[in-house]
Amino acid sequence: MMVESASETIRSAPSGQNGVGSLSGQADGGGSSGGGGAGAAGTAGGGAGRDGRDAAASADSNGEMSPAELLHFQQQQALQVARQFLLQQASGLSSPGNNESKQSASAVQVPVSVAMMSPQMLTPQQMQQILSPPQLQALLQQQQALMLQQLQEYYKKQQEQLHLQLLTQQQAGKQQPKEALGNKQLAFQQQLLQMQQLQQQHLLNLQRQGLVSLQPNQASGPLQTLPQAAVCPTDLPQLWKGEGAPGQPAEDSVKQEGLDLTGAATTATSFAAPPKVSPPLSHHTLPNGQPTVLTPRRDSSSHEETPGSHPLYGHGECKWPGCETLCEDLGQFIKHLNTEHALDDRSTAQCRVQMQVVQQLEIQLAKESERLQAMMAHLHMRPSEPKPFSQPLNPVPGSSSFSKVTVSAADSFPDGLVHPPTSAAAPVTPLRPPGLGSASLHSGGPARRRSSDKFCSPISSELAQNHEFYKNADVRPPFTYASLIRQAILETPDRQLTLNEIYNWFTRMFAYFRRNTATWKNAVRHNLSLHKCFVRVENVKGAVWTVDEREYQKRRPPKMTGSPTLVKNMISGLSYGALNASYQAALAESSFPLLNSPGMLNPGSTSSLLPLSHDDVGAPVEPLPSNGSSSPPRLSPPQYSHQVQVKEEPAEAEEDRRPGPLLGPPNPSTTGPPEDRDLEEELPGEELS
DNA sequence: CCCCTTTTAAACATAC
DNA sequence: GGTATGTTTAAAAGGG
Repeated sequence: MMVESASETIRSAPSGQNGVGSLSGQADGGGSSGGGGAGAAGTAGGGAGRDGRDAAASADSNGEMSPAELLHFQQQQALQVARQFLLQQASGLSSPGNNESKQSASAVQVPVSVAMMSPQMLTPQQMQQILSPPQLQALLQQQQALMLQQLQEYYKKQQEQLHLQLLTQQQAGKQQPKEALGNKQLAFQQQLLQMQQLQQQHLLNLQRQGLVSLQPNQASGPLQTLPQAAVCPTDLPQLWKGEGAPGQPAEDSVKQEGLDLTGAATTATSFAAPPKVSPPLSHHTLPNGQPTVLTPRRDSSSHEETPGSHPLYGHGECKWPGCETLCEDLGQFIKHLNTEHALDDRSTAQCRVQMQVVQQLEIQLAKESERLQAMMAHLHMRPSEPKPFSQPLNPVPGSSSFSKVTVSAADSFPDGLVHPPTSAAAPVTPLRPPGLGSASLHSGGPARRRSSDKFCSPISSELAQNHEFYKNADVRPPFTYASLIRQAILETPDRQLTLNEIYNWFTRMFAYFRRNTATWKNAVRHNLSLHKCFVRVENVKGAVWTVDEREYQKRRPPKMTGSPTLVKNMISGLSYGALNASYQAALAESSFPLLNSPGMLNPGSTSSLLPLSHDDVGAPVEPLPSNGSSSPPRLSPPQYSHQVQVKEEPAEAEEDRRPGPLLGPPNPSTTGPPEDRDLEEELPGEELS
């Protein structure tokens, strides 16, 4: 123990070792930290439940709520979010003033438009773990649509009010000079107009968020621009807070009739027509622009009790979109289902949304498949190759599949009926979009799943492929912190980042990391300190982190030689690995280096696309550090990762440099173009075929 | 069952 | 004193 810490301190020169003694002492006292005491202390303490433990805790609290309260709470959540949106929207259009004052640490300024993009916040964490990225995305879309609907309701009411006022004014105006009347009318109309604009804006935003666009990010997009796309992590958590905190809701909801869907729901029983989509409000088609005409009604079949399980019930909680209510057993769940997801406006709407989601997914799938096909064709890929991840569902892309999609969508609801749980659950299964390799998620556990690393599956590839997805979807990326950090660092020209910059990268690249900041930031720091592969370099103005590629590779597990599953992964991975190449190439253009596995495999290809300094490029490729020093190639080997150009790095660098033995593959990362790299990475698989 | 890796939480140190 | 940044421990969970 002592020894180890000693060796560790080598790296952390300045700070010196802290009170080891005190820590151990604390350990003694701690005993079972798990539940009680621990929670109180930390910075993270209060907020919404996230993982297992917290969830369990909240479960308790939930258990004490009456059904009515639960219902209320749930509604509250929706309202809160919707309200927040409106707020943001308003502030975005008028004055960037208000917002939360609680701006957290990282001072990231972000365009309002971007800041507004995260309705996904509602997405239940659980679902993330259960569903695959595409499915999750679908869900997210669903949430968005839901919110959209709520907003519509709200807007509608607002408009009605305005009209009302207008009327009153008109009547009152009879006694007033015409001019005045005219003015007022004008004002109202303007207000109205504004209202509509607001709404349209919002819709646009929603669409922009990915409901519609998932294009591969048109090549051009210099890194510099990326940061701008960053999403402000600051106000988002706020949303969550508001949502998660059952503290203040009650009174709010009372005021919120505007958004209160349940209010309308009471009358739902009688309505058989599709939920009026508030005609006055620019009739916007749903995200995908599909003119859906679906009649809700009679989805009472919603709960067909299955003996032991229910498609909407899992992991002890209700999986109804947007609802995470915990239910101890199926019985309770059924009850819950009946009370909270009964036939009403909201449920109906949600069902329709779900349908949209499915449709959208299918369309998306078709598109992606098509693209894949084209890409493969372009790359002259032999069809014989490990079949391009044959989709269980729609194997072939092309227009035909597209039409098929529509058909299938129609099929699902021939009569316009909605079969909520079942229909939703059934079709989902096999869906898996091209980009998402098997590496994605099939986990199940709370937060334990790290694929990429394991299978060598290039994080950059998957990241590249699902870049947009992760950026917008509140989904936990299937990569370890270490690999993510590394990726972040390698993506920069200098291959060095400050802690804060790493944070920013995380928030920029993953919607998921726009919340729970305390948690993951801690994890990031922890990882930086823990792994030898991350080297801290003291810079003139602070410190930056770099990657010691050799270390990183070193620590990679022996890997897959036997496991059939792994092999399988490889194969499937391979198929799109090549594709990734092109994809990455495209991304690379947008200064998206995505370096991954450094030269290890291919000392040959050296064509850095990075503006690396010569010393970097020049460095010989020495795959393995081996015992190091086989031949101190040249000066400047050490860091090949850091210091690569830790410009203006004071003498201190020497210290770091010390890893004398570490001289290795100089800048492996800079060698070959992404394409090569990827292919290489997938190499093993290729051999298989 | 043991070992290893990750993730999370938390305590503590330091610098600003 | 508060925050940001680093280091360490420790426990839990998943996988081999």
